[in-house]
Amino acid sequence: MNLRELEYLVALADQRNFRRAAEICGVSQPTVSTQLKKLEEELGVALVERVPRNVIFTAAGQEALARARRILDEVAQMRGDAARHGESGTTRLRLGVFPTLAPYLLPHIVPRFIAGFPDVELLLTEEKAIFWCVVWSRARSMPRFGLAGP
Amino acid sequence: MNLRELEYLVALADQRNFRRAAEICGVSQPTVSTQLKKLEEELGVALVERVPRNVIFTAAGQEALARARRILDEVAQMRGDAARHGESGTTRLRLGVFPTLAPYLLPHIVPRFIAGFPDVELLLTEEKAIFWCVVWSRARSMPRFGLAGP
DNA sequence: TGGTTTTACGGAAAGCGTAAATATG
DNA sequence: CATATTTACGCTTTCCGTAAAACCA
Repeated sequence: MNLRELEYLVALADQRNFRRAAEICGVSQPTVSTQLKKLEEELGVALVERVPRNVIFTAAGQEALARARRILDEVAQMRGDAARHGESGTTRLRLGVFPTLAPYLLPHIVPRFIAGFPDVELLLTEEKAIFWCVVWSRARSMPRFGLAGP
Repeated sequence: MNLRELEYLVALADQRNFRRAAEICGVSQPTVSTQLKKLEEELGVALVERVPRNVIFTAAGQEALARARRILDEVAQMRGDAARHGESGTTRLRLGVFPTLAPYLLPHIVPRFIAGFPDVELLLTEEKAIFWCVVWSRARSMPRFGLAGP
C-alpha cells in the first residue's frame, strides 16, 4: 500500500469521477484506474462500483475511505509539525554526564536551562567515560554560557 | 513520503539501533539508513540524533513518531476491515429504479431487505431509462426471491 | 457517436542489496 | 581492532504517461 493510492481514493470519493480525480491529483487518468485496482487487489475487496457516469463506494470502500482520510490528515499534520520545527531555527544541545553525577547535577541544571532557553532543544545522554558538551546552532545565539557545570 | 519509511522510523524507535530495526523490517541496514535520511530531508528536520551506541529522537522526531504510529495503526485496521469484508463472502446487490418511483418503492423494500438479508450489501442507483437488477454472489445463497418488486 | 474507464506497453524513477568507506570507542 | 552507520553503485521493481481498446448511454 502507498500513500499515493490513498490520495487517489479520496479524490475519487470527492469527485465520483476518475478523470477529475486524476486531474486533482496531477496524474493521468489511467494511473488512477490502475493504482486503485492495485489497492483493491491488495486488500482483496472491491472498494468502488464502476457504474457508468457514477462511482459508488461499497461498504468496504467507505470504511477504507474514512481511514484514508484520517491517514492523509495525519501525514499533513506531520508535515506541518516538521515545518514548524524547521522554521523555528531551533538550537540543539547535547549534554553528556557521568551516570553517578547525573542525579545531583541534572535536577539543578535542567529546570534552569529550560526556563532560560525555552527554544533550545536539550538532549541528555549518560556516558561512562567522558564528559562532553556539544552545541549545534543553526541560528543566532549560542547559549554556551551558564552550562559549564558546577 | 512513504508508509515504508514510517515503518522504519517506528522500528528504529523500538530498537534504538539501525541494524536491529532493519532486521525487524526485513531489509538491509543501509536501506533503513538511506530511507530515514530521505524522510528527514523531505520534512526538513532531523528526526534522530545518531549517537554511537544510541539513537536519540529529537523533539521533531518524537512528534513524527507519534503520528507514524497512528498512521500505521490506521493502515493495519484498514487491512483488517478489508479482510473482514473479503471473508464474509458478502453478496452484493445493485438495484436501479426510476427516480419517480423510488420514494414509493424504497421505503418499503429497503428495510425489509436489510432485515431479511443483513449480510447482503445493497447498492442503490437512480436511473432514468431502465429498471434493472443484478445480483453478484461469491457465496452460498443468492437471495433473488422477495425482490421482484412491490 | 461521445464520453468514460480499462488494458497494453515503454520509459523514468524509486527502493533495495552488496560492497566499500567512515566514524567511534 | 571491533562495532555501528553512511556512501557508492548497480539491479530490480514500481509508477506513470501515451496510445489503443472496451464499455455504455
